[in-house]
Amino acid sequence: MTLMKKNSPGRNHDHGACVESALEQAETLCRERGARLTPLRRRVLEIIWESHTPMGAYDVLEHMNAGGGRSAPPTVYRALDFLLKHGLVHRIESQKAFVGCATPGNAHKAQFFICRDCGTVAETHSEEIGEAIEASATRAGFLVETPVMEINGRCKECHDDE
Amino acid sequence: MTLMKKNSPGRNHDHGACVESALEQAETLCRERGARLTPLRRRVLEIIWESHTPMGAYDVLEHMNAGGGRSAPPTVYRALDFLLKHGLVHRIESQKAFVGCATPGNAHKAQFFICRDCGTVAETHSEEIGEAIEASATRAGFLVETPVMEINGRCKECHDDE
DNA sequence: TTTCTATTTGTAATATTATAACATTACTAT
DNA sequence: ATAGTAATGTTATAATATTACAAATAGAAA
Repeated sequence: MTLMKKNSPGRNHDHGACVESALEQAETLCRERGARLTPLRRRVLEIIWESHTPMGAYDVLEHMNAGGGRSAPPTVYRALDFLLKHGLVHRIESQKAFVGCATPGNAHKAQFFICRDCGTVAETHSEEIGEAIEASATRAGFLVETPVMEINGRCKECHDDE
Repeated sequence: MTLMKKNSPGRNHDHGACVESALEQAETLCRERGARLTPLRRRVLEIIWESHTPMGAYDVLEHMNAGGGRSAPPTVYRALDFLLKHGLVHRIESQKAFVGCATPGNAHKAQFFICRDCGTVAETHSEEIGEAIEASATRAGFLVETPVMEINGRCKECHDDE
């Protein structure tokens, strides 16, 4: 059996462990902060973590209601707001969709590498990119707050497939 | 009278010249490419260039119909598609809105500095950021195609105001 | 426990953004 | 002139997101 990093995408990673780890981290983080990860919010987080592909709010809703539930859009959007606020999920602006955060807790400015073939989003936190942006911003007298960096292209695996 | 760069935002720039220059460039570019900058498309571009603040599709529509027009959404979205395809406008994903491109023609991977106070978007093309992204991507075996870089924060002028 | 309060969730309606499908018009080239 | 293509008009609807208010519930305080 192959060894692999938790919370990292890739075709053969142990996604069960991946999700489990994400949920545990979320529990811990919320406990520390005195934030309430209610069953509903936890469920939304779990649904989003079903894959490393961003999921739209209405897809989340469908999953919630799959077992006979009767939730409405505000329920989902509210849970998503909570999760976003606590950095447990990210919104991929260019897709109007949401993806689990691999490293919640440490406030971060992330970059997302989004594969146009398989849809997988890999999150990175490159110092180099951050610094390049700061340098460019400083030159313009601009104060960086929340950069949105969604880098579309093709992931290693899909490219290797050719 | 102060001298200033064309097509660059900033509180006291000569916006009339700014727009005029943008429209001229668009005419030239389309002529070169054999693309048809029809009156309708030109009008949409002109409306978007009314400011350096991104404008939503439905705001564009309102402007179009202000003089008694009767355009419908598809008309605007089609014009926007054309303008996007030819790099004459950019879509700011995080705002579902559109802004004029300051340097059409040269295919480019742009960064946008977006001020949360005044809403102004300044477009840059930093080699450094581009290279940092490439480096980070290469390490992950990722092939960059179309990066979306929307850097939210505060522009010099708004920050100076304090 | 009981009450109080604040937070969370439910529910209905509606706003906002975007596209599909098909009809019509205008331009281009022969 | 006319066929073929590109552009626009028109109607309807899909997809995404929010507002406003009511009900339920959890946690704190008495």
